[in-house]
Amino acid sequence: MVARMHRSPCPRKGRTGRPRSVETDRAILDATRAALVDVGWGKLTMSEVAVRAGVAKTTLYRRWANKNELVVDAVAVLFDELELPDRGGLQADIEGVVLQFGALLARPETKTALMAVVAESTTDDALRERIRSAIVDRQKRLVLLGRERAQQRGELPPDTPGPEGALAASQAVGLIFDVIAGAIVHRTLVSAEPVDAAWAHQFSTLLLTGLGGLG
Amino acid sequence: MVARMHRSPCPRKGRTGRPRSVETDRAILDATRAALVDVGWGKLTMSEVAVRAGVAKTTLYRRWANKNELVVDAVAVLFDELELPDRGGLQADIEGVVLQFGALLARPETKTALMAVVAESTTDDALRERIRSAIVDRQKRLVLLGRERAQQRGELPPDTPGPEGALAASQAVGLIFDVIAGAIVHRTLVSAEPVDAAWAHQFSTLLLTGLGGLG
DNA sequence: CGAGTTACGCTACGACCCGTAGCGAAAGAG
DNA sequence: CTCTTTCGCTACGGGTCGTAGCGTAACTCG
Repeated sequence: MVARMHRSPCPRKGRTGRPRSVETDRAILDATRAALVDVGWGKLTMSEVAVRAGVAKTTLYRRWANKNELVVDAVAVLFDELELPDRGGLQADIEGVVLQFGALLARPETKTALMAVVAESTTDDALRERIRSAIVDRQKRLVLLGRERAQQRGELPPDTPGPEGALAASQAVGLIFDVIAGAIVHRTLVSAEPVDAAWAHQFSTLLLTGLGGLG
Repeated sequence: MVARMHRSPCPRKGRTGRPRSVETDRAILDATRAALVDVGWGKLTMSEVAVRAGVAKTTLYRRWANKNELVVDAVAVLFDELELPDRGGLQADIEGVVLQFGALLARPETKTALMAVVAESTTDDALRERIRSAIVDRQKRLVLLGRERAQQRGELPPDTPGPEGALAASQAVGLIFDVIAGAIVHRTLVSAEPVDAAWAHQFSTLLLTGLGGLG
């Protein structure tokens, strides 16, 4: 069992032969997203992606070992556009990032692919790690940034100094991340209702004031 | 295009011939869950389920049109065990249901199947409706019940009378449901960390007091 | 420029799964 | 007993999988 040679992001530096075409890379990932929109995850096939991208099926397998990894990479780039503009207050910042993430999840290619690869990752540790580094970490930094800003504004208490304070802060960030991302995903995919401004406001109010504040 | 004949839950009353074996039904659903644990969603095949259940493949297709619908039914029964014991206070009630739902999602057959069928439901409206009636509604009633109890205890403000109050209450229940279920799902499947008593307590504290209460 | 190395397209392949059809036998309803 | 439906079995065409082999294209290095 030799380690795999392929894997798109790392064409292995110091090569000497013909380099891989980045244009081909892009064409494949674009075709993957387009196919996801049209046929969904279950009926997506490597053959169809190859045809849509105008590429030989063997070229696909030289870069990605299977459908899961290909789709993770195809969807991961969509998460690069997430940002946290400073809107001047914690609640406004939360609503902003909620709306951004909601809009991202509303796109059919994201919606249909994200849960599918997450489901596969429950029986594939390598895939889970790939998802974590390619997707999850890109979101988590937004929580960290928003929390720091709120602490500087005095809207949230500062971290307790020392190692136990750092642990508590880390746990808090993990909790907040799961709550925000989880709620948006659940509303979009399970409840199948939109993440609009009204919902974002209601949700951020719940986060800031607790259940009693909902009226 | 004649309407399908199969579909397990409705063998169509008033029949005259040989009835379907409920024992066969149970064997198939059991085999489906067992196979999910072993091979996961992606590599689960109808053929393997048939072999495990000791049943002909054609018998499977007489009852379920495809893998998605079979798995939904196989997993749905697991949600019947969810309850909301009265622990005397809102926070304790929340922690109880969070731990129950967390334990349910920790089971590998639930974990690997739930997200997969949700992903498929994004391109299959019939499947989404099946999931809603078979799984989602079973959880939502817990939120309704817990909210009523808390209002009777005076822990939450009562509903505003009139139609606009009912609308607000309905929205609040939907929001709370998405937040609780979403957070648990996200922590279990994406963050891949356990839903234990400590987390349940931290989470319920966040829900009751807001972000500032986390310390 | 030439030699070496790698990527690419193409074809073909065995293996597997899909979903259906057709048959005879089994099991209940009336 | 008769009618009806289920069930197991076999067989089938169609599709996808992932790989191998080959000739060619593209780039690097000496």
